Amino acid sequence: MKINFNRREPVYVQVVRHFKQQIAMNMLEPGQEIPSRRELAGELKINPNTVQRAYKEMEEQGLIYTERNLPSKITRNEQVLQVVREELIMDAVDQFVTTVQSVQVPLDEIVTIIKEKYEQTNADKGEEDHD
Amino acid sequence: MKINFNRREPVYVQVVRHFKQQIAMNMLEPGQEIPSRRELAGELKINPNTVQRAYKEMEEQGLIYTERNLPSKITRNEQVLQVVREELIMDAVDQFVTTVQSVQVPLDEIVTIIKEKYEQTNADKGEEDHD
DNA sequence: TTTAGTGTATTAATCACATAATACACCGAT
DNA sequence: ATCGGTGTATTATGTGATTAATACACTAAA
Repeated sequence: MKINFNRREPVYVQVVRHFKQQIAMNMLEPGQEIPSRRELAGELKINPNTVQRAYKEMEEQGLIYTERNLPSKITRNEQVLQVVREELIMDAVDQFVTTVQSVQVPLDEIVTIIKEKYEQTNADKGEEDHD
Repeated sequence: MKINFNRREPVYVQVVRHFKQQIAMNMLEPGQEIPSRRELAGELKINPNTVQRAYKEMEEQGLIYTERNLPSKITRNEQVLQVVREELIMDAVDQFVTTVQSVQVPLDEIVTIIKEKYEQTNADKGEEDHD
């Protein structure tokens, strides 16, 4: 577990987003146990209370659940998991479309730019995988 | 002049972005005078220093220039203006592509979603313009 | 010269966030 | 029963960014 923190956003927000991305990538399965507050705080070199803040938000959103005093787990509610994925996408789309519309770029140009960027960065990722 | 502020980002950042968007939309012409610090602060109901902070950033980026103690004006450097437009687009693309790639959405789906959203919101804008 | 509106600079206050230090309840394992 | 690790809650403190308050310098115009 490793997160590249930026200093613009609150740390707990970035932690939440990281978990959402992990979920959307299917790197975290339903029911899977996640690190305890103290453990993750140790890994990320942040305060346990900051992790608690992040986990609390995730719990309020139904992303994780906690039984007794055991480490929390990823929700088994498939719909919630699906929504996480969809929201990530739709939020990105919303913001993106808002921006490009304000600049009045033709849709064709946009698609072209995205395709280039998409394939370019995908190629980069592919090279990293060479062994 | 009106800006819908969110409370997540610093106000001065949002002011800068607003001007960049205005520039990208060609709503502000090269050499055009912009409101004085105090005037804009009055309009937006924010502190003059906050506007100053925003203007200072814009001046450092070459977006505006100030002669003596007269209200600042939009730069006449066409290249700078072009860069503003391009950066707005590329930043949006970068963030967007990063997100959708992390969620591993096929490119085709992305394009479809964007087209829908783009046309949908364009339709909305058109309806607002009816008089 | 005076005035009113500029930009600019300095300092103070505010605020959100992160951290820190504790404390408590709970429960499985020993 | 004890111990160690959980989650949870409370309070205090520190800190950096942001915003606010104020003062200053300048200049066009009256």
